[in-house]
Amino acid sequence: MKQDILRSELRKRKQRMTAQRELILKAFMESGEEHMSAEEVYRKVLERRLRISKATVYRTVELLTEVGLLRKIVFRDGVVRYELVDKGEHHHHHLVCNSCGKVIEFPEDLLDGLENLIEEKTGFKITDHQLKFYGLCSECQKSIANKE
Amino acid sequence: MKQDILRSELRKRKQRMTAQRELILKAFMESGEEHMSAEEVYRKVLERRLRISKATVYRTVELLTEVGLLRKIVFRDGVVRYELVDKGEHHHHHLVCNSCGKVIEFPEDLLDGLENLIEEKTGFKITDHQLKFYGLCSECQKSIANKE
DNA sequence: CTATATGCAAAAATTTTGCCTGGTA
DNA sequence: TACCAGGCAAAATTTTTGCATATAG
Repeated sequence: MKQDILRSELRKRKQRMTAQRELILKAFMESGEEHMSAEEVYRKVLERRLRISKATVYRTVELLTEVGLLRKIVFRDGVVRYELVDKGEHHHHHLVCNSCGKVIEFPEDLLDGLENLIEEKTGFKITDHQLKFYGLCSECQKSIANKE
Repeated sequence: MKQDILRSELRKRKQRMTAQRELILKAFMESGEEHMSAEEVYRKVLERRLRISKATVYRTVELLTEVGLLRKIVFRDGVVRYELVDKGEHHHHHLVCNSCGKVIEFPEDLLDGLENLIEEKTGFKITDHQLKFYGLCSECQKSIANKE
């Protein structure tokens, strides 16, 4: 249960569980969206007619990231977004459509061996990676084809 | 010559070659920095005591990206940066240090075959990819080791 | 000459911060 | 009840836009 993870992580840091923190965590768990910016989280919470301040959202997504429940991802629009980290789940990659901006997930981790190779060559200690593919989704390819 | 590429691309679009555009392109070619944000480009140009407005920098890096001379990259700090696209040059990947923020290049493209696989499975038409590794550079590993 | 680009400043958008009040442990 | 967190609003940043002027072609 993620709430419990949060609660115990907070205890370690002498921080407190609050309604807002739980709310924001739930927003990620229950959302259809895979990735949300602070602004999007804020709106999501408001939709449930719950009062919360934007500053709290900014502070909380950052906290959840430190604690390891969220992962920060940034696409080329420069907007900082967050996604749930599901521990044990297979790594996935993102396919981003340059035309409509849609992001889909591609579940396959092909980089496990590669990390070791890079560590040997560079002395870097790798803890994480992010792989994004940019191109045109099949719908946008079609609509472009139709125009011609 | 990149200036010539720019000039001819601009001609195609009925746009004009200007001192500012050439200046900004040169800033990338002559800079030691691999990646620069609009703000960094702006400062770079000022250092050469040349007057240019920030708005022009923002507009120009975007233009150079459309034209294919720059590529947009965004690390987890959310700052939009640009790097020169060297056509024909081998793709490289970024190793980002979580501690000092340093970015180093890792020249090796291991994803050529992978793109085809993904296109088949998803119907996406992939035009580009970005792979970033996050971790600790060797210097930061040492300084952490010394503290303990 | 004419249309495109620039500069400047204002506006907009995004994110951070300080400070007082409220609520958790 | 002590201290952490939240709300609110101001401030700081970052980016975009409108418009008058300059300039490339």
